[in-house]
Amino acid sequence: MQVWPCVTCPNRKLGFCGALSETSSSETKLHPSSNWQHYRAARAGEQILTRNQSSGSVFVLCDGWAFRFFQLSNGRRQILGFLLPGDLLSPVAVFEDRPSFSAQTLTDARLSVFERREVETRCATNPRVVWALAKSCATDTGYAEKLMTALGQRSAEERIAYLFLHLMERIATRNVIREHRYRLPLRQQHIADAVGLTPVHVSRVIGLFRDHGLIEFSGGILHVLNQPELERIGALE
Amino acid sequence: MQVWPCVTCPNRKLGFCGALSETSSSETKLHPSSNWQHYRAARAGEQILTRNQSSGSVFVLCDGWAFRFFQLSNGRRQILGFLLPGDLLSPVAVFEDRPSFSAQTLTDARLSVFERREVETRCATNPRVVWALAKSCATDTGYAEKLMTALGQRSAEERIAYLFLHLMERIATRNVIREHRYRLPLRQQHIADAVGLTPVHVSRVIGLFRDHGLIEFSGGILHVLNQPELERIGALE
DNA sequence: CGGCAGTTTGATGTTACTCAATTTAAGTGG
DNA sequence: CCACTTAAATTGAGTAACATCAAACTGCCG
Repeated sequence: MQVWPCVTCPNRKLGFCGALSETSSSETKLHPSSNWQHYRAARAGEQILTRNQSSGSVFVLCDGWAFRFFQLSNGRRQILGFLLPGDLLSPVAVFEDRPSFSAQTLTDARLSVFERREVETRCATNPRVVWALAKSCATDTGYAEKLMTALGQRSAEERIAYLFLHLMERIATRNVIREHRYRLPLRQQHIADAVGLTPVHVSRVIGLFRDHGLIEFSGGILHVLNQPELERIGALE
Repeated sequence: MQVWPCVTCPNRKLGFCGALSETSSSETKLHPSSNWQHYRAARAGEQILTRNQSSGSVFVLCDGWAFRFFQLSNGRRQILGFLLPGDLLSPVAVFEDRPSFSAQTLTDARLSVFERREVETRCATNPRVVWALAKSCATDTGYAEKLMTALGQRSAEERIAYLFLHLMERIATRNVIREHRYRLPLRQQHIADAVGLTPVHVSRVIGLFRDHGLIEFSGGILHVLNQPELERIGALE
């Protein structure tokens, strides 16, 4: 019997999702028909959250990739962060009725949807849940501030190298990496929107990296050929 | 008898500091000599926190201005955010033994210093404290993501206008504003480090704003002469 | 084979940086 | 009160990094 679908999430022990299921394990046995949590599937490229539109739900990405972004009226957008399986979409949204950002999938994806009201109640009763939430918030703040530093102080090459290293690190905590190949289902447009460059310039920089034997990046696969050099360029120190 | 110095903090009801004092009010009466919290004064320009140096303490800025920053090895630094009286310096630091950023005062300042161990205990026992902490975290993430958007997607003029508007808004929640004058104890260098520009270029842009009758900024006073136009330039929509 | 989205390449334009000199403002000691 | 000192702000000239525009190329899928 599958009363708690999130147990199928390979990363349920990570972060917020883990804390939530921990507290609910006993209750779900008592109330197997509780409907404060359910699933949702999404196609690649689907918008799963829109700024200022109250949803009453809290999402956790179970499977696939997504990203959060801030859409500007001039057509540009800033990608605020990428979401990997197990990530809460975003801790900040738990506190706000209307999210301050939008979100979209990069691949086909599966989401766990929680009633925000219920999450709040659980937060109030169990300090461990809020603690996990606060920690998740802190992690996000750290990511945001590092990316901010890259945007404000570093060159195009350094920013792109930084983004690759950041994603590589997060992927490596979840998957075994073979032959220095990482699956990054991004278009160059996404990289551009994340690091504040034009797709044209991103293409030039990646071409430069390729010519120097640093990386190859095509078909959604990042192949790292010279990691030390990539780190020399992109590490934030 | 002054057993709980933080009550003198004009903003103690705001955010994290308020939640902490709320929970401790009864206890401090029982243990007036408890020393898990004390004061610290700092001179203008003093470094109050250094990246990677574990302090075992959590700070709240009671009085004066400060800023958090990330120092790079090439001499540049990114200012991550400005701290106003009542602000927790930073929520993220509660979770980390070693902070990932440094912090410095802009003016003479007064800090409340809490033992981190004690804060953690209170967090574990009282969900309201963690909740306040998580909320403070969420606020910081929001600030960081907006500034990130400005850095990644907007021009020099827009970034500087945005920074002014952001600070004006935060100041206005704490002080009564008279004649559109705001006290911002910043050098152009600080503005430059916050929005990712050189001081020279910041000077040019501010000069342009002045020539167009938008603002005056000197001697640590920002005088806003045409707020609608400033918002038209700097607002993040 | 044609169509389409994404990437690459080239030529040119603009924004913001760098370097350097000058001006202003704010002390400080006589 | 006035020379002197020093930090900060301003201004100018030249340059580098990245944007913009447009065209050509690639891979994929019907």
